[in-house]
Amino acid sequence: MADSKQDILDMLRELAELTMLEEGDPQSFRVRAYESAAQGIESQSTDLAKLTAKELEKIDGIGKSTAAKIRQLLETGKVDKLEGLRQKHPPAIVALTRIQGLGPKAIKRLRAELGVQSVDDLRRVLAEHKLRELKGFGPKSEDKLAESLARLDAQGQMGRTPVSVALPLAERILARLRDVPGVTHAAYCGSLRRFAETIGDVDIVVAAAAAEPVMASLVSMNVVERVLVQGAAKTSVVTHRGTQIDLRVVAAHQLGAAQLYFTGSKGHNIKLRMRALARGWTLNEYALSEIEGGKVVASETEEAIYSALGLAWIAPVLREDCGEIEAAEKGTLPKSVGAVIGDFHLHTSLSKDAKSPMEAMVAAAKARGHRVFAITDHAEGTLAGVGRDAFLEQRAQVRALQAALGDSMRLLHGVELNIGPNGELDYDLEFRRGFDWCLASVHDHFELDRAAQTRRIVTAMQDPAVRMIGHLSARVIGGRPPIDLDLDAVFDAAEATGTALEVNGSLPRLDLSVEVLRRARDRKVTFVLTSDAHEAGELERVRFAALNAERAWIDPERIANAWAPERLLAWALDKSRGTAVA
DNA sequence: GTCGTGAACGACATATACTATGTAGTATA
Repeated sequence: MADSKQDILDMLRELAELTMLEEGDPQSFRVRAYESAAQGIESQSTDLAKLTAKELEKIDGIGKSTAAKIRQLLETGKVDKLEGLRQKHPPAIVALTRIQGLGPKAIKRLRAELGVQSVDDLRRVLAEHKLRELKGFGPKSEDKLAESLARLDAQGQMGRTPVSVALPLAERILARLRDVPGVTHAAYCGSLRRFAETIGDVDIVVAAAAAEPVMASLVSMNVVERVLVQGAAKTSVVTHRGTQIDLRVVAAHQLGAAQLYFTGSKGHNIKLRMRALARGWTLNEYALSEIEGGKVVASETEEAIYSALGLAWIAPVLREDCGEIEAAEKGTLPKSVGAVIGDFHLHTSLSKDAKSPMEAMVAAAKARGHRVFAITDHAEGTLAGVGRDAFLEQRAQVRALQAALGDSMRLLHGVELNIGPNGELDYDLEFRRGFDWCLASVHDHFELDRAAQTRRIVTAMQDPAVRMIGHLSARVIGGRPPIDLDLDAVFDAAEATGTALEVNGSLPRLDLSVEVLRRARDRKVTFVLTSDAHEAGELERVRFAALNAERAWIDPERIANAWAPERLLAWALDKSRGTAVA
């Protein structure tokens, strides 16, 4: 049972890419049509394989022609149009598009005038200095392309940067730039501010009296491997790891417009600019201003610009051009998660892979304003776990700490159980029920097939002691792929048993993913945001879990630790589900 | 390629920076 949605998206994106080569124009209407068709498909959550051509045509951006292609793909696995384009533009040609500085127009000319059919051909042409003989190209073009090729070889198939790498990198650069004299503001924007799970490049906006010292400061940093472009308004560099950093410097009064532009997404920006045009204004990265005369309408803050355009301020995580502008206009934007007042997955130094003692974790939780705090060290099913005696000893410590804390914060003595390949859990039911709070997670056997993975999760959910499933997919962004699951069956079981699903805020995990959260959005499933902290400083990661939930448009009403303290505590301590199901 | 208007056809997401070459391609959100 293949994932037909992904197959269709792959087809449409390949059609767009090959059509761009075919027409030598990235802005061709046909290319845009395939892209908008892909966007239409992306927002679908029904089983597309069941739809007829007529039903497919009801989807935005899908017309007669694309509907027929989708049906052909689903029925035969092949699409004539795509096969034809593949013949004309084989993979060796498509590989040329990955080279920075080489666009569809240049590729077309290289093929026609120099017979370049592959990256190796390009290498040869560069070595023989034949490119400079073409009109519009020169020695510098040869150098640039040679450098791009070398960089492509060096970084291989690295691709996008995981947010867990990009965020610390951005923070480090910001700290440096804030020290430059004349800098009044420095912040990251782009997909990082929108909290995408992988980042194409790190975008930084700085407000400063003068741009030059800021550019110079970035270029001189140790992490920088080479400078791509350096101008008066923007500079781009590449780090040794291969992550591109784009820096934009503006005057303080232009900051809002610059942040808006640099945060994107591209589709969001285009919609805003069209909205500006409809009002006789134009929006760029410096200001929202009148077309006639150029009088500035708003520029200093994002709020002022949205407001002038008749919109409430839109949180960066929502700016993906998937209905947020329409919602802002109608006043139906999703609510922000607000204060998170509890954590239900974290480890103390009792777990062999964690660092901070319980006292430090509890003190940090109190400082954060948590009202409910579940200590959940690893059970013996994982290498980092411990046995019964250690847990009983810890329980006594938890009770003693609670007595000292009073009413300010409620401590729960919990455990993170390991889910075995057949859904088996640590210890016995009676011992598990001795805990105040049990979550259960997958830590191994990642290679089982979909049926087996689904069965083990559902089995764990049916255990009377288990209240929540931790990091459901067990993925590591940029590392381990998610385990194969029948999500609908998992959501069914979560609804039936009342088992909560964790939104894990650890940056390498972010699990549930936004994609899965969106699919779970309309189910009666309760979510819990957690830090999965392994040291006290990591408790702040619940805020990443909150960002992920907001990005998926999850209603805070569905998030247990966004509720009022009394309601949350009553829910957390309610073990009746166990007796009812057992 | 799709879509809306009127039944075949035109319209179809914005605005800017940098670079190398000498006007336009490529890149960015």
